[in-house]
Parts: sequence; C-alpha cells; structure tokens
Amino acid sequence: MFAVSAEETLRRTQAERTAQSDALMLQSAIRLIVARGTAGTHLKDVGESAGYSRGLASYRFGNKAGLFTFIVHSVGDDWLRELSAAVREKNGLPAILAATDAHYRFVVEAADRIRAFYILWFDSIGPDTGLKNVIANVHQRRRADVEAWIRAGITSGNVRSDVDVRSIAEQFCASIIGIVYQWLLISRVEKHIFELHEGLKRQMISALALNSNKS
Amino acid sequence: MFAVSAEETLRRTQAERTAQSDALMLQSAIRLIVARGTAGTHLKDVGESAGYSRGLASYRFGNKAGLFTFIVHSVGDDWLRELSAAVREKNGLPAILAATDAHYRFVVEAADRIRAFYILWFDSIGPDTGLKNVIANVHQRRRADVEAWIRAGITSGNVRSDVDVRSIAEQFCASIIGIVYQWLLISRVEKHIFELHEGLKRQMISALALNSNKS
DNA sequence: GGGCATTTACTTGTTGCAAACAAGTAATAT
DNA sequence: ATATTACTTGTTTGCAACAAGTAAATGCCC
Repeated sequence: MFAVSAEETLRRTQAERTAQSDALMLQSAIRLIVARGTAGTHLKDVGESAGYSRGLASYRFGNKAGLFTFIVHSVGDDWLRELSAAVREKNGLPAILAATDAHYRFVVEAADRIRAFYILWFDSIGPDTGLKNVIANVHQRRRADVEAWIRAGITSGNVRSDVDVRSIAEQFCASIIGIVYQWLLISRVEKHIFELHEGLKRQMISALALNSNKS
Repeated sequence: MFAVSAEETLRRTQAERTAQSDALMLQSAIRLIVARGTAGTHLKDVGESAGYSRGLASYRFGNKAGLFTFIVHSVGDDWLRELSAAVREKNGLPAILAATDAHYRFVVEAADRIRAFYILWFDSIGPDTGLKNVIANVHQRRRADVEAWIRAGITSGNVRSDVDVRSIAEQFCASIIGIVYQWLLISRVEKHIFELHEGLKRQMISALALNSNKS
C-alpha cells in the first residue's frame, strides 16, 4: 500500500509535533502576556489560542510557573546569543558600548518577545518562584560577561587598571535594569530611551576611559 | 438607661472601625506579599489573618488591584515623606547624596513594608493595571524632585550649569530602580547594596560636581 | 515491509479553590 | 425608631491542577 496519499503528507515525528506545539504556544503566550499581563494570561487561553485544547499548556508546562520558565529560557537564550554576536571579539570599553547600543536596538525593535521577557523578568521578583532562580542566573551570567569585558580591556590596555571591576559591572547591569523598567512603564519610547542609553555610555566612559581625572 | 457598662468601653465610631480594619488588613497583606508573593496573596487570607471574615478584603478593596493600589498609596506616601525629611532644605549635590544615603537606610532596614512596596512596584509593569498609573505618578514625582534639586543646585552654584538636568535625573532614578531590583533578587544585602549606592553617589558627583574634567 | 505492543502526544472529565457579587446581619448615627 | 454604614455569609463563575481517556507515532518480531 503506497496509496496513503493524504495521510502521508501530514505525518510528522513526535519530536516535530512537540516542537511545533511548543513554538505555537510560546507565540500565543507571548502575545497574551503583552496584551493582558501575567495575571491575565490563563493556561487555558494559551492552549486554545495556539489551536490546541484547553488542557495542553497545563499538561506540557505543569503550571503557570513552568510556562513562564519556558518562555524566559527560550527568549533569554536567543537574546544572549544575539547580544554576544553584537559584541563579537571586542573587549573593554568598546565591548560595553557595543552591548549598550545592541540593547537599545533590541528595545526599540520592541518585539513582543523582548517585552514579554522583561515583564516576566520583573514579575519574578516575589519569593521563591522557581523562575526567580532562572532569572537570577541569567542576571549573573550577564554581569559575569561585563566583568570579563572590563578585565580583558584592562589587560589589553584600553581600560584603566585601578577600577573596581565587580562594582562597575554591577552598576552597569543595574542601570540597564532601570532603563528597561522605564521603557516598560512609559510606552512612548524612542528619544527618551535613547537618551538613557547614551547617558549610560557616557557614564561608563567616564568610569573606565584611560584619560580620566582620577585626581 | 446608663447601665450599659461593658458595651460602653468598646464602642468606636464608624470611622475608627474602618481605620482599624484598614490598618490590620494592610499589615496582613504586607506580610502575605512578602511571604508568598502577589499571586499567592489571596483576598480571603488578607481578611482572615487580620481577624475578620473571608469577605472583608473583597468588600473593602473590590479586588486585588484595589488592595494593591491601597498598599502602594499608603506605603508610598509615608516613604516620600520620610525621604523629603531626610533631604530637608538641602539642594544640588548634597540633596542627591542625602537622598541616596536615605534610600540605602530604608532598604537595609528591610522593613517588610518597603519590600512589599517594591514587589508591587515591579509587579505593576504589565499592561493597564490601574496600579500602573499610580506607580507611574510616584515615579514622575520622584524624578521631578531630583530635577528640582539639581536646578536649585545650579542657581545656588554648587552644581555646574552645563548639565542636561532631565537626563541626569532620569539616569539617577533608573539607577535606583536597578539597585532595588538587585536587592529584591538576591536577598543577602548589606555590603553589596551599600557598594551600589556608593557607586551611584560617585557617578552623580562626577556628573554634577563643579571641578569636573569636561575636556 | 506488515501487523501488534509500547510509548508518546494530546483531549476531555472532574475536583477544588478563590474571586466577585448579592443578600443578609450587626453595629453606629440621626 | 429609622437610616446608614460596617461587616459576614451564601452563591455563582471560572481557572488551575490532575486523572483518565483517545489518537498518533515508534519499536519490534516476523
């Protein structure tokens, strides 16, 4: 029997099936989070608006925390990859300035996935949602990257050697968080957020550049 | 009939009754938010753990958003009052440094109310929870205060006159938000958060002080 | 390669619980 | 004594969570 025409075409492996339903539900969830917030995003809706049954999201992710963790992982990994592509082999101050520019670009692109990602980011602040650990890790990785850039800049001589690396890296990450917060709070973006990123760059230059007025 | 002995002692006005139940439920809600997060805080529990019925919180605040708005108003007003007391008649750089120190003190005191306040602050980031507007207003007021300090510092001559006031004020507020975020994320506070505040002060000094290396 | 057992993907049925509101009772005010 | 305000209890609705079912894909022995 090789006359199974129609059925043959829509036969997919199990891996493909889950990959597809994961992807569709991811998209749906992102749209819902951006539109209604985390509290207004119901697992039921996630499954149904992805074209499946009301129960699939529950079954796949277990609960809301599981769904949110999945989203943060998916988007966060992409994001970190794109960021390190933007920085490439740079180090020291150029790396930090490139990262800041890249961040600005991500934010003004205003892709729903970035917005949803950061909504979840801030949402996870409460106590012991497994999500909190995931995000704390992303945060640590980010800070470690910045520290590495600064240290590399010191050895290659484009950053002055008397800075407190850890402290500057934390300051940088804290500023990014603050900028993102403002972006999510007031939706009219553009110029405003641009200025915040430019200010952050100036601040990093004055903290790290060689020709500084360190008394 | 003036033999109403016992009853006479516990007679309160209606205003006193609501004031007391408001206060008790406020405390309960703060404890619950810190312990279980916003999603895990049920109106039912707020009423009951304050010594009332399961329905009172619903009745008084309407819904969860109403409760959260009430908390942000209560704590936020106290907070702004304490902050402006710490700054007093200072202006310019001294005002900003004093505000930063005061903020550090509030945070390390780690009073539950501050923690709950900021948890709600970050929680309100999603779309159009009436709470978002409340918090956007607090945020605006805060930024306006900082701008006013800087401007006053310029006229009284302790801040250099070529700074972009608005931009610096936003940078400052963004940094504060970022610091608070880190505080909520990693609970071991002390030294770490202290350093972040000190770094912010240094940054503001380099942005605003008169004897600067503006090329 | 074809048919049967196993595993994996997804759906539907059910329970429990909280939010929201309605209708009641108790306390204070006029 | 009546009206108003504070609070409680009853009821509905809707989602999350899980259990038990069906459908699709895979492994296996021939």
